[in-house]
Amino acid sequence: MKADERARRLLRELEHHGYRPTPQREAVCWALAQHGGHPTAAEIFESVKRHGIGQATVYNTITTLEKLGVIQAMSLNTDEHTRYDLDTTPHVNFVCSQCSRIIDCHAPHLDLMLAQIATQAGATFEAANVVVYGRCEHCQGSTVSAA
Amino acid sequence: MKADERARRLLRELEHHGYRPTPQREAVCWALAQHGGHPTAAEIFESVKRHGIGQATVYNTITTLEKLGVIQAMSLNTDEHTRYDLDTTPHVNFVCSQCSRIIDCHAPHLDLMLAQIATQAGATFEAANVVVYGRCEHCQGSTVSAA
DNA sequence: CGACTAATGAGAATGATTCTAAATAGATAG
DNA sequence: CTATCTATTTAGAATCATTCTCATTAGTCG
Repeated sequence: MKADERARRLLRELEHHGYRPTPQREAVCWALAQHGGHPTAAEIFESVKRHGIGQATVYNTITTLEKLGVIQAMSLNTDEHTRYDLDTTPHVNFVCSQCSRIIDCHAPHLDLMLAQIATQAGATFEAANVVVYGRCEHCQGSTVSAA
Repeated sequence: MKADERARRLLRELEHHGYRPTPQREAVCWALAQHGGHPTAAEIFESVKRHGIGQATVYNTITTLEKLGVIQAMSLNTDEHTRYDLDTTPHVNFVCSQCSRIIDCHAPHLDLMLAQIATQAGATFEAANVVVYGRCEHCQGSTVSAA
């Protein structure tokens, strides 16, 4: 999916829930979609503040999107920022313990398995956040590595 | 496994890595093991400060244990504290989106599946942190609920 | 147009965690 | 046993992401 498509989807979701599509929100959605990876609020603010958008607005918009379930918060052990994932379908976020690269891995039956585990505990399944730590392809064998 | 057994295991791991088994560290390990659930650093500090143990020591000890891989950090979307899990084997931490109860769910082939996904991405598997959000048994149907 | 509500943003406040620096305890060499 | 050296502890300050306040602005609807 292309960035502008993703941005439109975020904005559409906001409108659909009664939030006005202000220029600021557009910019935040656009920045989220552009980022490609797993942005932090600070990164979004950085890429958007040159348009005179305040940090409160960035945090508000992101929080709203999260509450609507269109983006998902995740915090990694490798840094102290909350990161956001535009992909809310159950998947594995692989994090390299050496270079901190994050790789999204979709696996066939992961969602089923997780839903089943919830069901067996008598619970319902709403969302999942799976993080796997290890050495990525590029950091095998090396002790220190590039980002 | 009983609490004192768990506490001894933590302490043993520290000693094994050259850390002195000081009374403060003993107390922290003991408090971690006693807690039973998924303690925060603040909770441990709370239950240990009456012995005159400083908060820096609590944070230091917990961070050390985490680095040794005997406990695992996890942050949930339901509060802003880092929680610690004494169970470092791959399992699902089910979190009720209503009452925030945390339930550990062990599933037969979860570890294999996660390791496989890492392998398929050309990566090694070191640790996993799986969080599933949903409504727990007690919160089905209700909108507001007890803790 | 005029009033009411949603949205924004500068800056202050919060609060978990980390850092600093000075004191203490334990171990080891002589 | 004492001197020395290092590990450990800790009170309090500092950090820094995030949240809050509240005055201002923009949109909407009668």
